[in-house]
Amino acid sequence: MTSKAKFQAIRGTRDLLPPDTELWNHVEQTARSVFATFGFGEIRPPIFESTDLFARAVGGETDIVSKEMYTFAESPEPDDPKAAFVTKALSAGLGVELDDFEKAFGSLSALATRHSPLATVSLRPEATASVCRAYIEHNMQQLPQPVKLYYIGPMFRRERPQKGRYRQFYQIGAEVLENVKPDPTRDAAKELAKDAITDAELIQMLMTFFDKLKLPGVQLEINSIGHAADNCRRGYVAKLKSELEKVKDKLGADSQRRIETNPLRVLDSKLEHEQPIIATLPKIADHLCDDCKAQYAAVKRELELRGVLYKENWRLVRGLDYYMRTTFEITAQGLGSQNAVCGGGRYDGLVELLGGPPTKGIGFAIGEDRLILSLQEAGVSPLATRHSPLVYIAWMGANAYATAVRAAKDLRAAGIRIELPPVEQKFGKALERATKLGAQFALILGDNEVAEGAWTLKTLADGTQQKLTEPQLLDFLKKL
RNA sequence: GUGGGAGUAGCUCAGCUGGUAGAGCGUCGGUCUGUGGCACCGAAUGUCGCGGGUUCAAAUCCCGUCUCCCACCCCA
Repeated sequence: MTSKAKFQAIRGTRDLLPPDTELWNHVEQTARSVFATFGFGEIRPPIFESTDLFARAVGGETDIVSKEMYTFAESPEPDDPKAAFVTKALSAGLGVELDDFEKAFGSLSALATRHSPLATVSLRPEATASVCRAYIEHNMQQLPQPVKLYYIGPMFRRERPQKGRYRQFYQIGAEVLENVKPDPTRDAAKELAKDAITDAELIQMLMTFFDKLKLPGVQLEINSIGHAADNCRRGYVAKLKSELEKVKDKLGADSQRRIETNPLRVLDSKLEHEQPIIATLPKIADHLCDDCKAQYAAVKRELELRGVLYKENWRLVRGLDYYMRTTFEITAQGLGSQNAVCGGGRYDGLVELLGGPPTKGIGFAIGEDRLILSLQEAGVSPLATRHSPLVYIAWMGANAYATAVRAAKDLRAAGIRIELPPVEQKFGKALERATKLGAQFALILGDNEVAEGAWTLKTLADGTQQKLTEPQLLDFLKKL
């Protein structure tokens, strides 16, 4: 199969083919309909954005930004006279004199500040940053708050592929963004309660979605990671770090490194021998500030009210910088070591960080590839035949052919899936092909049928046949 | 970036200790020119991932390289 110069999909990318694409569409349609029942509208942001947007939103120190993004410089606009000038001069074998250039287009330093030639763009590694950018750009704080948006589409990260991990992968995500109006009479306790309801609703929506898909072995884990303040997460991280220093020599190399780079992630370690050590570490729940504590308690209460089953996991931390307070993760079966199908959390302040108004936010991202994988492992592969024809037209003879063409046109106009073979086939051959293609019926059109004005419809499953006029046939098929 | 496994027909794979390739499934054709699913018969497709080495002789042994898979890191 492998001759040398064949093109192949580049590492970490793949073709999604029928019948799998039927399942993909089913998943996406289910998401759309469930999300709509919760009042979410679809947003389709661009697939690439300014590199700086992701650096600021996701965090410049995260792996995603520091080493996994596909980043490239924008080449000059095709009709850019400056680029044309330089290209023409170079191809004529001339050097470009700075004086000539500046005489034509103005000083280089002025051009540089105007066009920022160093700006680069990146393929999106996630979509929350884009949604926040769009919220700001389109002044969505003017809309009735909160603004509820979902997206479906490909993301790009340059990682080593493995089971459930690809360089181009698909996410289904949703965000709830709410402008915070300055209001001196604001009741802080009420605000926290409201946020908790927003969180619980979002999670409920997720669980409804997974439920509809009949995804087996779904488990929701939640946690609160507080907010960035000395009396909250910052204080906890400092304490955690000092505790970790004490047991440093018992930890593996990765965990030792993380003590410096991201102490919270040590809690996430999968190493067997580190588990008893981790169990003795201080828990963040004991170090949350009063507000964060109250909010976390309220989220749990609201989930219970909605009948959403959850498991608390004090070791659940999120990798992206912008998360705070409520965080959650959903795992499923059959995924190998990448068993998280969904991750999310609250990110108040992110919109402001990107230059927008004070805004609260919470969202999630579902790994669609993993979701599909889990469904397939569980044997859930419905509607694998949606693209196969309902009726295969077996025709023989020139007169029958003309009739077949007309029948195909009329039946398709009624939305019926028709396969019209381009060559004349013996009826035996035609029925064989019809069966192979997964058709349910064969419409037999030969000289007899044309002469009688009544067509033969054969049910392939049981071999029965009936004679029908064209209107009768249309009527019969539409009623299926 | 690090570690492990694997690359032979469209797919799944066999090919032992070296003698220039096979099976099943699938595809196509025929038995079967007005009736398929079954059965039987037949056909096509491989520079055995690529490059080099050892040898009279390499899919097989050695070296290199590429790709895929799994795991670590990280994340969906």
